Amino acid sequence: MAELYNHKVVEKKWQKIWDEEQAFAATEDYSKPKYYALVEFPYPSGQGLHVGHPRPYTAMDIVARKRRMQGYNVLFPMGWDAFGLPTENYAIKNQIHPKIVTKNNVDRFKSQLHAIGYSFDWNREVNTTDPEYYHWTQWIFLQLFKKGLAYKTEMPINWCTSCKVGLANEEVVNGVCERCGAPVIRKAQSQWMLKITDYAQKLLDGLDDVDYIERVKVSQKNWIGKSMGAEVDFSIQGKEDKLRIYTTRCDTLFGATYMVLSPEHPLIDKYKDELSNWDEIAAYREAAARKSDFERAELAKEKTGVEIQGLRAINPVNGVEIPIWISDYVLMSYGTGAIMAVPAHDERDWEFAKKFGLPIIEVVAGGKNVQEEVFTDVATGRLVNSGFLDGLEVAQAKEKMIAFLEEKGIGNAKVNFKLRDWVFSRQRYWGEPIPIVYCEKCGYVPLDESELPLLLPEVESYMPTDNGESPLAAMTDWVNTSCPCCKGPAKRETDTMPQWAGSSWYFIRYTDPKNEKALASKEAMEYWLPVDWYNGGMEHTTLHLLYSRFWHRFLYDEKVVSCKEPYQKRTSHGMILGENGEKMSKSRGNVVNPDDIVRDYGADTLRTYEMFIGAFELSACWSEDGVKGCRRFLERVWKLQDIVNDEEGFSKDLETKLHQTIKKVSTDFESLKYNTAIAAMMALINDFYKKGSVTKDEFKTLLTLLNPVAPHITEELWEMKGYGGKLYQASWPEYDEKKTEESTVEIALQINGKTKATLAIVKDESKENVLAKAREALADKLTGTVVKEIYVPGRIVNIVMK
RNA sequence: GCGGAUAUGGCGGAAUUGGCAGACGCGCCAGAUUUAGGUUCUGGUGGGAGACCGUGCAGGUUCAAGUCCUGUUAUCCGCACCA
Repeated sequence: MAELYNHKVVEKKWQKIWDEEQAFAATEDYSKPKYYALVEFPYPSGQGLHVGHPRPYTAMDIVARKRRMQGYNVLFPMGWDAFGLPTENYAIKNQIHPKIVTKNNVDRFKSQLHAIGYSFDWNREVNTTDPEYYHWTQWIFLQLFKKGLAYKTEMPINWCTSCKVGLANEEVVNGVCERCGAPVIRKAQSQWMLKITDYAQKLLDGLDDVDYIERVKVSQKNWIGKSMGAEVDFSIQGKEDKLRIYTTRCDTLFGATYMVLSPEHPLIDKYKDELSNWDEIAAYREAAARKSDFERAELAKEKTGVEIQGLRAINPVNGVEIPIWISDYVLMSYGTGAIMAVPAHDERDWEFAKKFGLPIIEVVAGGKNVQEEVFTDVATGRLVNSGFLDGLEVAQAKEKMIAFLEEKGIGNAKVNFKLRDWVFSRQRYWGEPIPIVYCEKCGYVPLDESELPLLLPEVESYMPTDNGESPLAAMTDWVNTSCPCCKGPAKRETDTMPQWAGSSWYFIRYTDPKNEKALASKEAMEYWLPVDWYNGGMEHTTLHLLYSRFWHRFLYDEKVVSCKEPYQKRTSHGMILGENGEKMSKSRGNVVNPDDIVRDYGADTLRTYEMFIGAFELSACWSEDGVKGCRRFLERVWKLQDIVNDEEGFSKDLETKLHQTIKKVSTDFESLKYNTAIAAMMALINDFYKKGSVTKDEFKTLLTLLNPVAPHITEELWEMKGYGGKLYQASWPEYDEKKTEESTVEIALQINGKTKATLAIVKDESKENVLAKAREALADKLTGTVVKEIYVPGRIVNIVMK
């Protein structure tokens, strides 16, 4: 009889052996076929690892281990995305240097990950807060700056009126500061921006060349938000100024009955003195300033707005004078910050017009009465009340209108993107210093590359200063420097970079993590990039994923990297929820610590359960009973050693099942169906037990298939059964397609689509034979006239009867 | 509001993409082993006495619908300074 399965002994033993043997180190042998599997590196938070982390890590560990068995040189790295707000806030609260907090958290994370037995190549560990690392983050920023893709501009930030600090959106709860409860306003602040909008089209086009799951592509496309429309200039009655608007429906220009400006629109300030209701406008503006863009759009259910009294616009196509309003549903950050309103054919405009009693003129016929219902269907409508456009379909009308606008010089076709430039400054301490100095004479001057890394200096306090500047601003010794250009007095930039910076290129650094001369060597990048498979959370689809594609594409244009896209394949996992179906959080008290599971059930059980819990792409609830079921499965695998006989090869009655299982597991591991792969292995061992005895090769096949999921127990059994060498170095099993097919199949016999009986047939039995047998089997039930007989080979017979 | 997703037994979830709904696991029930509990093993387990009925809801297409079409409801995630 076998000894009891002691996961503690087994797991410790193999983790030590793998470490000693450097079992999973990627080699520099660039002649071998490579495979680069990547998971999102974690933010090492103070809470330690959470059971959500192992889900994607185990999935990609399975892929990495399988690839090694298939003969690839595999790069499967891990690192730390360690700059960021929570560490800084913790440091402020507890007066501990964020560097120390980070180190402690990283140590904890690392030992936790180690205990789960991941095959990461720890030789290539990176940490974004390491000066050797952020040297190159700063270097990339300088390249962006030199190409004009980094610029400074005034942008609104969330400003706590009491703490006098800038707040992240997350720190603003219902319009008040999360810490002190004081109201938060939007305050303009000079910010570094990255011109990701210059790359909008390239980022869109690049999606055609990569293998991302569809919803990731769709999300990115919608986020970039390309629209084809037109810009049109409206003149203002009695003024030289024109009011430029952006519209996707220039065909409806004749139906524009008023205009709406964003409350921040600069024109309002310019004519401030001529507006008879300035007080009302100013009050509305102030109210709008308290809302985020998100709230403004959300509250758009009930439209608000104020008419600008004193300014009137002229519709350029028909010369009609129309009023100008301001409303917060028009955002300064999209388009031109001004719209023409066509209430008959735009939902928001229609609601607005109804509320404020503005005229609604139908210009596209085909709907019901536009006074009662908005009509937005562009496919069926035809233009009316629109002069030279009358009778045209919407698409034709758009073309004709654009030609007209361009000819008259009052407008032009214009592609617009929803994507906005990336706010790159943080008035914070715990981030990469921005390597720029400001000189009165020379303006913003980049540091020389030889000055990098620009180290983050030690400060006394991590609190932002009273005027909202970064804590670095208080360090006058550091701030005051000389201009690299004219050598005159100059000041260093005191803002730091956002956490996104370090995570935008970390996958490049893994290819050559210790390089001191470049972000990575040409050879290493050429060989390893692009990442073959990158799995990460859906929540990173529009920000991290897009930002890193942007940086990579920029580096490609700079000829630093040789592939356009950084990630060949992108998949996404679902969240792990608490036992009660809610998101795990400290406050809900439903957090499960993976350490406890590893201790009580073992890493292999944790890994198996994380993969078995449900469809990989969907969220799933944690269940300790489910964990026990997986432990039971591994115990049953362990005890199989007692029924392994001395025979070789596959026995006759298990051969088909084994080939089917090899096929199922092999393909399921490639298509995120880890749960059904494990189910297939469970079913296989059920058959093993039913038979009561298995051959050496049958057991060996099971161990190999299961190894990527449960590497410790399988490695131990491999050694105990004396298969020779180490399992992690074994070859992935192959299957024979012909041997996966059953010789006889059971088909369903239906009458009018309802199953009445089943019939066992030989696989290639002729249709005539099958139908004859079916009629015989159903003879007593075939009481009416047979109208039709359908036979789907190997599946079903359906007899349609009247 | 905008964008993305999801809905199948008591529970987590399967279903070769239009072909026997409920694989596999949990839970539960019964039995065996055990001094007992636990473990382990064996069998059963969608509902209904039944013809039959069953994949959020209402229609439709089809010989055949969880799967396709139209409409609808509920829930979850993201929304640019958390990452």
